[in-house]
Amino acid sequence: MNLYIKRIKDLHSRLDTEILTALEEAFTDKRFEKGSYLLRPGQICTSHLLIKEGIARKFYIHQDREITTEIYFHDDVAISLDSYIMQNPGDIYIEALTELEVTVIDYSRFYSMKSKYPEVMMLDKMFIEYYAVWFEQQLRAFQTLNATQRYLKLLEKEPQVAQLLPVTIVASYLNISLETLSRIRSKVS
Amino acid sequence: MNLYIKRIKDLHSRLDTEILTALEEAFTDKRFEKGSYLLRPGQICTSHLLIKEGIARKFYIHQDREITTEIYFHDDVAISLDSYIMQNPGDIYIEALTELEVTVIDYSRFYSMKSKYPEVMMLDKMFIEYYAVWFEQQLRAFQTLNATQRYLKLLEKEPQVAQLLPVTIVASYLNISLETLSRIRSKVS
DNA sequence: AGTATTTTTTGACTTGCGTCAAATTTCCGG
DNA sequence: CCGGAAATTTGACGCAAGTCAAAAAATACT
Repeated sequence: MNLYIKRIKDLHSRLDTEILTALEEAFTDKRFEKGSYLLRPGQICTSHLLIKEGIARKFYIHQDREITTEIYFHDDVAISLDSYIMQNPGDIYIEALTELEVTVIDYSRFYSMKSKYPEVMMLDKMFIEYYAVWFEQQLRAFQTLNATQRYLKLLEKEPQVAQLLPVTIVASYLNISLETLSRIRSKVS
Repeated sequence: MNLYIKRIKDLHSRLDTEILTALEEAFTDKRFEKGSYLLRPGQICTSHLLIKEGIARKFYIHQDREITTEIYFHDDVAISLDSYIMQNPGDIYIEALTELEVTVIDYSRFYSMKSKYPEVMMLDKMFIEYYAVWFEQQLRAFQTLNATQRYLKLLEKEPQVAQLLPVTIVASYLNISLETLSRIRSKVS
């Protein structure tokens, strides 16, 4: 777990009980079948989706090719950021890769929580800060690393992804062809 | 100007005078010579740098190669996000490409403003939201577009960059070699 | 203006990775 | 435990874009 996530969790754990119980009320638990979609293109993203158990991914389609942008495990938050922020229809899929248990944090309820409690606003802001920094790092990875280096980095930083998911998805996450990923794998190991 | 920036400006213009004057106090104007650095690797980013006049860029060095990540014009905000957020030393340069006039928004003063006025916190949050969405779009551009397409997109979205800056910098912004950019230019026009 | 220096263009060659196609392995239902 | 589908690997080949090098053009310097 990285330093910044730790800060968010610290802040969260120091919220007083009144806020915590109020927050819980904006939460709904939900289950998804393996292979089902939590979000599809054309839909407006009206919630944060906190993964309780299982694996999910976010992807978009470009010229008939799926490009996976994020892979979610326990405690990750799935969201289509621009759709959520602007409350406009998005163009991404969020897919359950296994059977999934999710806590749904509703947009409007969360919004009123933020207005009422500055601490919650702070928490949300930290979440987005973290997300922005993560994007910046991803961008840098694509600018500086070749296919093999990106794969090695993935092995180091997110070993579960490389181990648990089929080549097709891992390749689309690294933005390389599955053949290339297969070749890299045989060289590396 | 995009829709989201418009929202931020709207919110800003609706702040009441008390807050506005308090905000102004956290601002300091500063000038930079062409070629000088507003931030260097190893330094902690202790402010937002609002560009009043001139052009600046952010870049980092990877294997002796400069990679430009952002180019700033009037009303843009230059910041090293992770350094600012964590108040850790960063690894990026912010360079004045022309003579520059900047409004410096001090970290700690801005921080206390945010604690005091929820509206200011909101404004800051919107800034980061916008930044995160921008990063996400950049990432997608690198994942889906080839060198020529990225250049054409740049011409469309940020024509000043392509027109005003030397090939070296434009190429490092598009993350291609200057030779390739030169070839693209001769083909396109 | 004339030379030096930087910037941009052009050319020849190399290479990482994509595509298409076929072979092989893994997975699974009956 | 076997046959068929899906996933993965392997091979042959092409191309976008990088590198190195030199020419040409633009800019700066005295």
